Amino acid sequence: MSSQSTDIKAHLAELLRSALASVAPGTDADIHLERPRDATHGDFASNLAMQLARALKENPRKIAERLVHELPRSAAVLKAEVAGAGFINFTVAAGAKTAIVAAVLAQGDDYGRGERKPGKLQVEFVSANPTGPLHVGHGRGAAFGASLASLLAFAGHEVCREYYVNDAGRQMDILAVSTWLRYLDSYGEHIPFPPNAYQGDYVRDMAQQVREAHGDRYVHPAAAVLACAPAAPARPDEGDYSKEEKDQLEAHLDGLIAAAKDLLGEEWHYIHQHALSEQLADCREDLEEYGVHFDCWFSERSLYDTGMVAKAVAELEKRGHLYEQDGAKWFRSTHFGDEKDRVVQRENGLYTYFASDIAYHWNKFERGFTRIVDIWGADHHGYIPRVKGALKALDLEADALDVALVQFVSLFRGTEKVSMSTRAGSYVTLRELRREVGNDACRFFYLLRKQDQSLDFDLDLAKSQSNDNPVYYIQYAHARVCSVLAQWRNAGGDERGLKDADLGALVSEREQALAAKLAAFPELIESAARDGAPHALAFWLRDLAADFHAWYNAERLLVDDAVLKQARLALAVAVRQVIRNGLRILGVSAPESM
RNA sequence: GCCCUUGUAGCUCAGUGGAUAGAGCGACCGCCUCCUAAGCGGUAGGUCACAGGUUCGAUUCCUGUCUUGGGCGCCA
Repeated sequence: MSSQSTDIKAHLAELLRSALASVAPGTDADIHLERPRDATHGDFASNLAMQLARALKENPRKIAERLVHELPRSAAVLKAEVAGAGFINFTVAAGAKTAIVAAVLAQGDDYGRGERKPGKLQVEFVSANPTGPLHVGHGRGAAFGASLASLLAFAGHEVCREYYVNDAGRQMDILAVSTWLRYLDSYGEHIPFPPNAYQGDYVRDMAQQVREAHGDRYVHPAAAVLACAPAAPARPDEGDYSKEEKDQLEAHLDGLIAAAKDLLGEEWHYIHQHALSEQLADCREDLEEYGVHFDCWFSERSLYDTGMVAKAVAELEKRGHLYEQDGAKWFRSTHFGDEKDRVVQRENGLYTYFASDIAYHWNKFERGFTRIVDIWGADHHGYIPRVKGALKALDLEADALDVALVQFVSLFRGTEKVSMSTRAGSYVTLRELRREVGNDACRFFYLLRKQDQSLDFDLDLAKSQSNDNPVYYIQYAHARVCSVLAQWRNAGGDERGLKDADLGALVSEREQALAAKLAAFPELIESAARDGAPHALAFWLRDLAADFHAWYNAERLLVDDAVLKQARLALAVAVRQVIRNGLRILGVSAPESM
């Protein structure tokens, strides 16, 4: 295909550049061409004359007229006229517009794919603590992250999808001790279950598994366990605790963990590991079912095991960015724009989560990633300056790190807000949600809201209106094309012949508009990838489906006129292809029938 | 208090330094003897929170006020 016939936009820019050289030699300007919303403004519009008005000290309309006068002739341009305050509106020849259909058919699954871009990019997302089932908040991060990664890959980047497994911290200890307490309870060694331990039934399931596999091997008397831990507050289960009581609860839980480690010795690791691998496996299976795949599951613990955390702290110290106060080691992050300094090593000698995160990000650079996208919950936004600060302190390219914040999902059942607490186990899991509304509707629903805006997810609505979810509107367009093609094939039609269709037969306004829409797909991919905005693709696909449905209702595809039929089917197949390419990025299926 | 975020149609939300600001839902009126009506066409509905500023041009950028939500631990 000739680039002149399919890349109309670049062609027009060339024409304008040439005219500019005649009208104002030596003047430099960015040539912008946009697709006007209003069809009466032509197919493309340029504001070049307005941009030049200031430099040339002349009326924009006058400049526009001279530019139009100097435009080289082109078969692709039907009309170039001055409008409004000084726009130059181009109307493109029909043939130049519909040529895109052949290009779509030729490129198939690759239509819209961007040119290979240099560098290695990592997208890290979900990274939920493996302490229980994923919930609807994680579902949003997963839908956004997976779509963003696919979008970036389709736009031409080399992308690695990574899940950071927080297998080293206190939360994991709490999960392990929760499991152990349930296990002890099943042997009659009853210890009041702390309200700040993990409450979910899956903890009992794991306890049962341990029991089945190893019997009473890990049993210790309840009295011995409690003897090691500071007492819990007097009222174990009654609503709002005061600050002091909360502190008391945490101290009690830490005491139980210490007791477990002490009494179990090496066997503590078995409980810990069992809980970890169970939850991680569950999480992985959940995400795979959801269509969310990771290339790398990176262990936080490995950063400790390889000495990377100690090395990172030592390096910061060597560079003079640490100081000691109150027995702890502090990173002077205020030197790098943070609002206060941060502890990297506590008074008790343990590293903070921040310390391992510094090591983790250092490691990302060591692995050769030239751009790193972290997708975090919005509550971590205050965390960005300190991580970037640490990177700067280590002389790493802090600007190579982009953090995309995913805002909270508030769950509603009707007008009633569903309270969510991970530890209390009172939350709706991603699995339940997927089962209720389906994977496709679920993933698409999440993408209908920009990720940095909070989202109200009404379960009743999602369920009752699942058939009204816009995803079906798009899938329906796809299925409709498939259905027509099936009938045509039954009548002896052959899809392979469509690439030779005479596209000149596509003369109606709707057909021209559809072709123009298809031509804009690569630009949309490019801009959505640049902006990190998969939702833009979701909205665009809905628009494309709308254009298709309108056309489908206005014109019959399987007409008697063989030439026209071929051309229309070719256009329909091109639409189907673009819908397919778009939905694949969003992780949504493109069904042949509905 | 400081930092971030939000305000656009009755509701839920897109969008843009440019021309007459859009969609879905809801409301109302129409369209299947015809390729899938999970669809289409039409009507009604707006001071783009408010006030200044920058600009040829501001709903978009800047400042202030009001407003929505979040964050400010030797938690992770």
